[in-house]
Amino acid sequence: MTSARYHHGDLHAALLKAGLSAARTGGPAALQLRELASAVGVSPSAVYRHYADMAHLSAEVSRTAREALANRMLAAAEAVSEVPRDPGLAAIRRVEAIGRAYIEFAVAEPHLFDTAFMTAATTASCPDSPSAWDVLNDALDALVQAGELDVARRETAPLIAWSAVHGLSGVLVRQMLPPPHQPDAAVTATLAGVLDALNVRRPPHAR
Amino acid sequence: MTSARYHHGDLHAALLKAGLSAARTGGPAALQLRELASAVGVSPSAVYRHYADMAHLSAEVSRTAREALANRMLAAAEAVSEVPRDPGLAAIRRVEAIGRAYIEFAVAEPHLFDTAFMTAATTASCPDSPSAWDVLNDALDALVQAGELDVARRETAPLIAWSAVHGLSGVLVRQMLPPPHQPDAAVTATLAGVLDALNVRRPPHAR
DNA sequence: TCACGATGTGAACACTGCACACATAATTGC
DNA sequence: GCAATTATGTGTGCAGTGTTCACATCGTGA
Repeated sequence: MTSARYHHGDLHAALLKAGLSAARTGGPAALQLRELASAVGVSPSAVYRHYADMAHLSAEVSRTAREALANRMLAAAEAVSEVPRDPGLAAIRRVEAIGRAYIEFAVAEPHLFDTAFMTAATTASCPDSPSAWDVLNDALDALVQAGELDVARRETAPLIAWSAVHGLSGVLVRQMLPPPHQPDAAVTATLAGVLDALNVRRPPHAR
Repeated sequence: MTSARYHHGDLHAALLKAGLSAARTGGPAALQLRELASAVGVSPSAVYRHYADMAHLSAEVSRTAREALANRMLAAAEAVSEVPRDPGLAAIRRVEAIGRAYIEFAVAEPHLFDTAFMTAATTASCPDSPSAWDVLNDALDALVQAGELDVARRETAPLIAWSAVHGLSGVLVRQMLPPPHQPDAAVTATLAGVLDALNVRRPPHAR
């Protein structure tokens, strides 16, 4: 790998990486063509050889951020171990772990979280490889299969869970809460509220 | 009021109004200094006599949008009539009406809703005159006073309600839902979920 | 009446994304 | 192995943005 050469190795990936890095610290507003180009050590117009538009680059950064979120959720779900005599308990804990992972990602990486959901309905054009929505629904399916979630509630369940968890994430990220600000308590309370709304038994020590 | 004079009557208010109009159709991205200035029929630099910054103008537009939302919620709550032998029922219906008004505002004016919550923590600098948060909490206080909400849940109640309702609003506005898209059903399901989470009795015909 | 503060104008400046003509490298065909 | 072609990167320029500054104009109070 020679050091200074005319052709960059993989400018497409390099720009995406730089975009993620910029978005991580500065949010969607930090996704600027000239900034990313110079960060990679390339002229601004070179970007157009790999992305039709700045919007396309931003969209890809956003999509990658969503995938990172989905991966965190997946990892959190898989980290929950089976419970010997109570398979349903593990399923419940997985749903809770997914929700908690979602919120923790938002709080840990607020700018990236903002970037992930900055665009309106770009999902259709190019779906995320692991979709957060799918991860949630798989966990809910497991919940039904374990007999812990009423089938009648299955349809509206993801909406309720998603709304509450995504909503709380946004509230925490934007710091929309009045002074007595106890994020941890808010998270557990909201997750408990979701389980209540789903009419799922609340595990004693959820964590 | 002469028609074409050098000094504009109330440029501050005129710019705010133009900003709201622009945001209503184009969202936060439509809040552009030169655009608003020319809409009011004034040179770009005139704006700086009334706003320190474009950010200040945007912030005021955003704040006004939040106030409009709060007013809708308030109006919806006041539209719920008392129930002769059951004061608690009215209190419950008011909470539900508030949530429904919130979501309906978001769906009816998605761009304005986006504009309302585009900034991070501008609330502290200049609080909204009727705050949506306060409207919700007043309704919850009434719920406690009517003996319909357990005092132990009072603290976390607004968070759960706000997260779910705000979250669903964002989901609907951004159209983050997969194809089988039934907004109405989603709203009633989420509101019912909130009441479940608050352990409040569900009124038979809420509307 | 005159001076002064309040308000609006016009021309700059730095910045953005983007489009074009051109230069260079990598690759392909003979 | 050499030429032609494609892929990739550069430089310049354009329209647009928010912002600033010196200047012009209006309303008002001494």
